[in-house]
Order: sequence, then structure tokens, then C-alpha cells
Amino acid sequence: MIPELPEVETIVRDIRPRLLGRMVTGMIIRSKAQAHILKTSPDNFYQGVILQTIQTVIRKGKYIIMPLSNDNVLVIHLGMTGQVLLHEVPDVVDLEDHLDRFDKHTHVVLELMDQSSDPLPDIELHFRDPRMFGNIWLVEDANDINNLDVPGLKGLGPDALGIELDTFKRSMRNRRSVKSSLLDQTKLAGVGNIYADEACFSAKINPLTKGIDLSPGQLMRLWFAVKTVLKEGIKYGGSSTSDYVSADGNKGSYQDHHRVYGRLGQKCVECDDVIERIKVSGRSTHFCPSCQIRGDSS
DNA sequence: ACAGGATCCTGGGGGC
DNA sequence: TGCCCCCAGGATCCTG
Repeated sequence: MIPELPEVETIVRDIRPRLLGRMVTGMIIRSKAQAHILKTSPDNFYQGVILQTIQTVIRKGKYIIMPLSNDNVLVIHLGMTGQVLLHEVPDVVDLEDHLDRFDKHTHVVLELMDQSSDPLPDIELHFRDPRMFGNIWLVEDANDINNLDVPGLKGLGPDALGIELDTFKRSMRNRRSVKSSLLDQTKLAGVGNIYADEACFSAKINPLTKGIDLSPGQLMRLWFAVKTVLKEGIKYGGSSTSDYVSADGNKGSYQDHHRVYGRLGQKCVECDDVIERIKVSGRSTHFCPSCQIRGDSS
């Protein structure tokens, strides 16, 4: 689970072509969504979304952003266990009469109609989230897609896939641990716990190393490693350590390529040592004590 | 300024 | 079998 940049990117690439130009013709907002997930009133959400057309679907960091035809913008963050699932609806159905087609963790359903002259079947977008850390915002009358009034999205750092080396170096230049800085979304958008650990291993840097203690060579290795592990994650459709699935319900396979995350006690893929796990910034952190020696500025 | 902890939340696993 | 407790962590808030 744990949707990070590669998981969100996989979802966005999957749903964008399928949602483009579709109109929201109906919706269900269930009670838990009101209490936890939806960051506006159900009435407001309904009024702001109904009969609007999805202009595009983009990703910023771990956020999914959908501008609508009325200049409102739908923003989704999947939290830890959130899922966006698309289901084709074969025939016209009364949504309220078919509540059994989703479980108790599906909190919001949008019915989406294709508007072309030879229309494709209706699609339902299901927002499902067992742990309910996910959020859905509706930004009204957005005049700048790059400055949406959503907590976390304002002040989001440069996207980890595209960040320049110099910017990355500046972001790491502090007394905090490398792991902590990699997770800081205001410095670097998109990296979470899994890819932070994988990037540190790939760069042969101990996650506890302070940013200011990194050599120029280490900084460049880490910058390169972040991009590399994220691209690998996208290539394999994300990591499915427990219940992350793409919009089709397919599991990613990057977890089979993790080199440290989730491999506590297993043999390092590069030496004879064994992967250890510690807590850094409150997050479980996996590393090889031989490959990632602290203070090694080689 | 930064680390560390609590908070939100529920499914799953271990222990008894 | 079942119950209790703890753990997982993205983002935010609070404290030291």
C-alpha cells in the first residue's frame, strides 16, 4: 500500500484517458466520507461537481488533480490506503438500488458518462479507503492550477521526478537526517517511506546521515537514486505491499524488486550482511549496515 | 530550526 | 476461538 509518487503516477496514467471529457452525472457520498474524507459539505460537493466535465487528470507529488469544466478542481490524496477504482457500468442502473456492488470502505462514487456521439459505457469512479487517511477537496473557482488552496498542496516542493540537481542539493543542505529530508514534501514532492529507503540504499548512503555531511558525490548519487527508484517503481506499476492496486484493481510488482524495504533480517542483495530496521523520524527505516556506512563520504 | 511524539484510522498479526 | 494490544504510516499539529 502506501501510495507514493510511482503508485499515484500509475493510477493517473491509467485513469486519465478513460476519464477525459466525461461528465459527472451522479454520485454517492456515504456517511464516513462526510466525517473524514470529504473536505467540504456533501451539498457543496454535489453542487460543485454535478454535470461538470473532467478536463484532465494530473499528478502533483502524491496528489491527484482533476480540473472541471466550471473551473472547480477536484483534488484527491490517497493517504495510506486510499484507492481510486474505475468500474464499467454495463447498463443503466439506479445507483441507489445497487449499493451491494461495493463494500463498506467505498466512501464516494462518481458516475461518469461519456459524451461522444458513439458513447462508451458509463464508468463509476470509486474512492475506497479502509483507513480513511485519504482526503478529497473541491477547490472552487480556481484561477491558478499551480496554486490551489489545499493544505499540503500549497508549499509542495518540486516534483521528485523532475527536480534539478542544484535544487536537490539545496534541499538536503541541513542538519536533518537524509531520510527525514527525503520525506519532507515541501522540499521534494512524491517520495514516501518505501522509496526513501530504496533511494538511500541505491546511493549507498546511511539514512541517518545529516544532509550537511554529504559529499558532492553522495548528493549527486542520492539525486540520481531518487529518480531511478521512482522510475523503476513506475515501470513495475508501483509497489503492492498489502492492498495498493491500480484503478483496474491490478497489483503493482515493484515490491518484488525492493532491495531493503520490507526485507528485515534478509540477506543484502549486494553483500553478505543482513538488512536492519530502525526508526528515523518516526518511520521504520530499512538499510544494509555494510553497504550504507554512516559518514562514508566516498 | 529541528526532532520527536501524538493524532487521525482500521486491518492484521502476535500473544495469551 | 477470541480478545487485547500493538503496529503500519502521510500529513499535521504540538511540545521540548
